[in-house]
Amino acid sequence: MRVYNTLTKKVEDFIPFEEGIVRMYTCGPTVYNYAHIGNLRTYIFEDVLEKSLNYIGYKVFRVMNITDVGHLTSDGDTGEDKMAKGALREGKTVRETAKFYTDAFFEDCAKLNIDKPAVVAPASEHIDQYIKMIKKLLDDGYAYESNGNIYFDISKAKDYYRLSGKNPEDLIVGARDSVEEDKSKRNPADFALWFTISKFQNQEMKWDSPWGVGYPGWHIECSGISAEFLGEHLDIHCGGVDNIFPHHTNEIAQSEAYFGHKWCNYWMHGEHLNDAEGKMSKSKGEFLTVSLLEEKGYNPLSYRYFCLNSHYRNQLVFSWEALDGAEQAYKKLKSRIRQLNKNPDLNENKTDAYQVRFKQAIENDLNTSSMMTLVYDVLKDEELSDFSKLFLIDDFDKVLGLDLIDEEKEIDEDFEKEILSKIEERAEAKKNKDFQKADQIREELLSRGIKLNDTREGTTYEVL
RNA sequence: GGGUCUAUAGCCAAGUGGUAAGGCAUGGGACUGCAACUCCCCGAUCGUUGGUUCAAAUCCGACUAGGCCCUCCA
Repeated sequence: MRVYNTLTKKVEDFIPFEEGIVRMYTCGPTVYNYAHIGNLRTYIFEDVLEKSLNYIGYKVFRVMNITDVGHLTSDGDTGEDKMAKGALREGKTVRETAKFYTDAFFEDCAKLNIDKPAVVAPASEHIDQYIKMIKKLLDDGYAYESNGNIYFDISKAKDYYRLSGKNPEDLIVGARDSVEEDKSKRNPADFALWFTISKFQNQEMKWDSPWGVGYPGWHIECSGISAEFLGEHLDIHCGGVDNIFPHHTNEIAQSEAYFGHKWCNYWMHGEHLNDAEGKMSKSKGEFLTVSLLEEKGYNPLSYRYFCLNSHYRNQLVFSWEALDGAEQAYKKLKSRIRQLNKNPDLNENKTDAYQVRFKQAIENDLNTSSMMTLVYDVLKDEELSDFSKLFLIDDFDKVLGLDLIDEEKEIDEDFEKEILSKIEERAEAKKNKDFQKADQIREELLSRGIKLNDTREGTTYEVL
């Protein structure tokens, strides 16, 4: 397996810390609003990655956090708490808000065939772990207390800007105007590990700590949860590219300071979904959610298909035209597969060769586009029996997650008889040039989920 | 301003030095009462420009355009 590693900026061989096992951490959502389809693109990527690793024989332990506390709109003194803001907007408590949007997130994931990771950890349920880590960081001189808050001293971190590839001097020169500096920090870039209530008197989620009642900073959540469930060596850490700096940069600083050695070897980042104006965000343009796609009549899996046709490291531009194309292509693909004959007749030599090619696509930095091409190649291959095709497509779909093969639709015998007699009735009508009646029968069956196909060999039907 | 990535047919997009995958759409054709389905056929020399090489979409440089990051963000 070869993957692009943000840490080295190169595609390199993937070698997990422990043979055959992958410890994988994926940053989860901040549950203050619905996820938009751009957010979900990253989760689709991570899902395909996990399924791919399973496919090529790894045992994957995957953990995802749910950020329900501590994520501010800015690290400066003017930063607001996203969760508190969301709760206020909805007239709910923070906990209710978190619960609501966590559920909504996983409902969206389910519609997109994104599996739930083995461990899903709400940030607010692991406070003891953060406190334990912060204590050690203070003892070891990596952190300090100032103005009631605990900060991480980035000057103590080894090669702090390694992941982001940034140059410290450049950062100061060009720093965005809107950034508010907290005067109590030693370095402007120091980040908070623990806030006391000095920051938000009304903070709803707060806990007792050695430094006063308060709540954890955003970055320590991921370091803490990862350490708790995956130990001191992490193989793959994923997230969206926007998290490279500062979030992942800070995670590395904290975790490596805490463990005293290198922590995670591979960092994989999903690129953004853009629209014609650029990056998709919750604050501008259309707020595209899975529910919205459904309301407009799209199958959410068409969006997954759309994502799979591009590479996770390329920005993908969303347009309704592009989604229409994906929806159309996805429907046609399913229809072709539906018409394959299920009689057992497996050509093992041929199928092995295709499986090898599929693995190669995975091992080439997760080339999902090539995987999709293989599906079409299989369908076109005249030397493969229909059964072999179904076998392969079913196999590939373990990674693709597109529900390419429908469950065998159960229709009872009476209905089947009725369909057949209707088809006959229609054939008779057609013979008598009573096309109105023929069309009426076609319409009626369609409305009951039966689609008629007139072929050279006669009329067949599909159960939709 | 600094950093970084990208630029392939109408649209999405693969391609990691040997002479352009795949899909959608469009057009033509077969089939059809019509439609759908299915099948067949048709399209690009790879942003511009230099260079390296026997050979470049693929490597290097310049230019142009655009995205993203620079402490909210998947």
